[in-house]
Amino acid sequence: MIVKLDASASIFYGAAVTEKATPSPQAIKAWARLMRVSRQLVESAEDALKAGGLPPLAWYDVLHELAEAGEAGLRPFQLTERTLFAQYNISRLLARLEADGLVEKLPVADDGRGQTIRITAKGLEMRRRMWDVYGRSIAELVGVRLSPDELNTVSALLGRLRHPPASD
Amino acid sequence: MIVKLDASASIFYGAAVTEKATPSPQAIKAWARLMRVSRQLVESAEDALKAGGLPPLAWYDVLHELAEAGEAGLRPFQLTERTLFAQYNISRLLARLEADGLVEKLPVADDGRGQTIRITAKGLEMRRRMWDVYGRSIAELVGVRLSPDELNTVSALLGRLRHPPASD
DNA sequence: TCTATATAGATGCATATGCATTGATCGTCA
DNA sequence: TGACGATCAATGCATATGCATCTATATAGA
Repeated sequence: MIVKLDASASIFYGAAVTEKATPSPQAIKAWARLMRVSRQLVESAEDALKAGGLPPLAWYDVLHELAEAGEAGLRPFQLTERTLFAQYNISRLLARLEADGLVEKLPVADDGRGQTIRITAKGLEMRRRMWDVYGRSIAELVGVRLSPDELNTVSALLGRLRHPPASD
Repeated sequence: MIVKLDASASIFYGAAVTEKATPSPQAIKAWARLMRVSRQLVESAEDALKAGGLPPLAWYDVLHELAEAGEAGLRPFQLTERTLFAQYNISRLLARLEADGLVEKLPVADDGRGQTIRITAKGLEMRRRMWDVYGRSIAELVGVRLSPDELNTVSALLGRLRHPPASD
């Protein structure tokens, strides 16, 4: 899943026919960097959480979404949209969060299939504790290494790799 | 494991004391983009491989390293260093690769504990077929969306987030 | 040489994930 | 209204991963 791609295959780049859509050396390098760096960063952040006796990053993502949603809560399918987790992963993650008392599942009035997930006080507290550690990781791993301008550049360029592209 | 971080907590950034190491809004945004985009890209590439009836990206990484190493092969612990996979993951991945005839395990003369992993002809062929698909994904997902200069900028900035930092 | 410690790699067990499918309800359309 | 396809969420089963530990060999030190 990582790095060191096929730079060799690109000797002829810029030459005539590229029927196999071989990526440019620049594209390969950027891809490789992106893969490796993102993995390293995730790993570092996960390690920090683990060292603090806290749950994995996935929990933070969900708790954060739910915290933003407030009292109204969110439906599970909305969480899958916002987080990129698969439906069954959200389903099971919510089961764990509920078991830990961090969220509660409420029936939803106008749709008998669904439920609304709402974060509990305990969940908010957990999110806060996770952010203390997670935020520190972000500051150390990213905030300290690049200037604000450079960070904006990274955001803008990565935004264009998104689906759908984002320019802000 | 993804996105939409705590932008709110950063209202006071730039103000006096930041004892909790709260990251800047720019850092948070860049981090969020990095997390989300890298996941999307990996997912797209994995999907493409799957659609082609090919093994996951992790296999490619290992096969690529072994292809570069050539006849001499590599020791498993060298693969763990180069790929960032955990030791037990390499151990099991190699078992699968061997079962598929893509690599072979050779005893190593001067260390009775170890083995040398060498890629087979079948393994080289598999790597090539995977690259056809993987390379195409890179071209489409990254190569087409940013200019060569922009790709270089991304590589350079991400390089500074690496451990250890890389400047090239 | 004998013992202790370190390193290479594999593995048992618990947990997590992917995939396919299910049960339940909803919305639409005849 | 009744039937049918779509959507929401959960789950059985197979596979993958994390963690701790194990075996075997190597290395260092008394």
